Amino acid sequence: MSDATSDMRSADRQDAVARLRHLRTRLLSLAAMHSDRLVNAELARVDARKWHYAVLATLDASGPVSQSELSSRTGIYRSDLVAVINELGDRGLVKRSPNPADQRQNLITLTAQGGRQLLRLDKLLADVEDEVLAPLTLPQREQLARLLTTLVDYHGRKV
Amino acid sequence: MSDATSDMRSADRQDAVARLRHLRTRLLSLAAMHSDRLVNAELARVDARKWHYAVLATLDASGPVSQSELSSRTGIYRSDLVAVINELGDRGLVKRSPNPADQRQNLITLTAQGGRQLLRLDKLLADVEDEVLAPLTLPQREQLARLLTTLVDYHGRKV
DNA sequence: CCAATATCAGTCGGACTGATATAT
DNA sequence: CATATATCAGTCGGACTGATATTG
Repeated sequence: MSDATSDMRSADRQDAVARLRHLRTRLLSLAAMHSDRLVNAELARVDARKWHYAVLATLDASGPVSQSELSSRTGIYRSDLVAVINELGDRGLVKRSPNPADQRQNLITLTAQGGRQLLRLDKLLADVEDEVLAPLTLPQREQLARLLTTLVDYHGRKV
Repeated sequence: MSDATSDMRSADRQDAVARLRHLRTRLLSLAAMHSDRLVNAELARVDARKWHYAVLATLDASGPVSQSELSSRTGIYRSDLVAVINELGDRGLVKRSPNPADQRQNLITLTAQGGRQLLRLDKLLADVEDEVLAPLTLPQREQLARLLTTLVDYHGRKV
């Protein structure tokens, strides 16, 4: 990469280019930004957002849970979850009801309509994922998923 | 993937768990979120932010450039770049001066102090990167970088 | 009294849009 | 005239903090 005959100053410049372009935390941010752009654009077309899917999928998988449980499973802050549940409730996709066993908690339940919306979002997100990962081969996509899962698990457990 | 002996309902539930956890666009978002958290926290300790580094590194690599050039090289929106340059200017890290050759443009120049700050940020970001990628081996880190670069190049060129 | 839950109010960095003034 | 550049004003989803009322 560096020119053997050049002085240190111009060699440093080359390193500077490389370091911005190869900075891994930046690559991660940029890739996620491109991905999120496409995801958000598609979700907006069906009046949904990223977190909606996380909540619906979690409820479908776990059955009715409290908001604090939902928060830890989806990664949404407890305080922000209130608004997300409200939005989903307004659309008739989930139901919020007090937990008889513990009056401090609300139980969030997936409605039939919410289940149908989940299936719709499944299809939509699969298509977006395909668009995001377009330049990668199938084995590369799986490799990427493995590496990212390792990262997410590692940093997620620290919480 | 699906269980041949189970009924459709319970098979769907398992798929639901898997699909949230394995959704690649989500993995990308979450990994970037964890990474950005650490990056931002460390940068805040030296009164800097993500985009500061991108601008300083670009200027160091390319010499004085216009704001629109900076925008396309760093990925910062032209409109947001104004504030970033102001912040860096306030800190004495860059200088904004009119381009004699084209009066529409400003030329942004790295100051000596900006160069020193860049070196400081280099060290800091290398440490953060190491923390972010902690659970990965060296070959895995390089593999990840290759895959992310492919994604970023692909989606970046579309713009 | 202490801990957990849900809710509210508000801050902040940052992505994104549209309009405007100026210079080419 | 049209185009490009820089700036300004403002919206929006979302990460994050701190306080509060209620319940266990």
